[in-house]
Amino acid sequence: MTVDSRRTDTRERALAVALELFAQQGYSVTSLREIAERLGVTKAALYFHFRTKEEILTAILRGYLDGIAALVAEAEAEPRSPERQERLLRRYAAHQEQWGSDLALLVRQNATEIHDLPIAAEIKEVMQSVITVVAPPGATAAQRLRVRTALTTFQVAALSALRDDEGDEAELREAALALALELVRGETAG
Amino acid sequence: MTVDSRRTDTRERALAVALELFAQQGYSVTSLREIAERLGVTKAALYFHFRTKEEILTAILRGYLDGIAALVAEAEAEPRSPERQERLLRRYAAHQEQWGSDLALLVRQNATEIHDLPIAAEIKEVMQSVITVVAPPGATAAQRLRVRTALTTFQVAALSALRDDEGDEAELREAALALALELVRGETAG
DNA sequence: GTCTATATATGGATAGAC
DNA sequence: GTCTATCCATATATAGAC
Repeated sequence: MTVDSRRTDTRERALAVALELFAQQGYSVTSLREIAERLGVTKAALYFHFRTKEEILTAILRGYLDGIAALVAEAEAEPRSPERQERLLRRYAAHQEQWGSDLALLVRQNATEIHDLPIAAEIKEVMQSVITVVAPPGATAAQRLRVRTALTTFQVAALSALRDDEGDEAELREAALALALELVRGETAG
Repeated sequence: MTVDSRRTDTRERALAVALELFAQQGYSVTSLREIAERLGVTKAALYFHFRTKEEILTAILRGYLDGIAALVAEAEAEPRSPERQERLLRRYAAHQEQWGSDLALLVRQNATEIHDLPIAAEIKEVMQSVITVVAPPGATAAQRLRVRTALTTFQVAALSALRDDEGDEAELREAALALALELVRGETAG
């Protein structure tokens, strides 16, 4: 075997474990000890891969954010039209699905902690650009509220899917997309 | 003066301070020391009024929850109709406004911590009954998603109001109510 | 890359005086 | 009702061996 017995993918595994724990328990409640235990290493080992606890959270957000930024860049290359609007929403929904409900939970439940990170400004900027692409130029506050609500629909669906009595995940995802489309299409009415 | 120089309203003031800090920083990040400092007392003084930190959080949620439960009870006393549905939503919006954006933030940002409290079951039950009153009996998952989204609209608006570039609070509140009504009215289409 | 051991800080909570 | 002082658990982070 060319692979050393010592693990060399600890960093990636740590990010996966941290994502799950940060999402389900919260960032500040989750200790490095807990993450290390799940990985089968010690706290000190984690400090070889990350300089601080915040760096772990930042690394998780990095990949997710880059994905959204790519969606926006694609959309901005196309001419403004209802079709472009719809395509972006579908890509956004697919992106959310790909990253799973854990990341939606992570962002929602650790908003304050994330707000203090250097990456926060970038997140705000990117989400702003998502809204700008979907909402018409010079949109009113009410119209922008429709777009914001449309984007949160996927989060609401992801959270509902965690309940036993709200239907299966696929069904909810489909419903969320339909609802989001309805919201942005009706935006001239806002 | 019949009022003793020693404060006798520390409990209420503590709840107000805790609400603000829990909402803006998060429950687990906020220490009792910090709450005590803002009140001008020591940690030990807080323990005269509350047995644990969790009891503070629970006490905050208590008043809010009782308010919603009262709304539901009122609605359940009326016969099912589109008017009843709309009345409940308007009362719900007014209740959210009365409690302010801090409580919306508190619930949203400390969902996991709240989930572990004894009062969590009660909260889930009450929110469930809100949905049951608004959604038609035997509603599909998609229809219930519309109702859930309608209720979160007020939160989205409250959060948007905290931004400088999203219009003033009153404007957003009005838009949120209109959007929520649109969502529940169109529910047979879901 | 990972370990043991430790420095250092802070948290929730309690005891007992006033 | 509030204080000082303290217990105890746990946290982040580092030092240095392997």
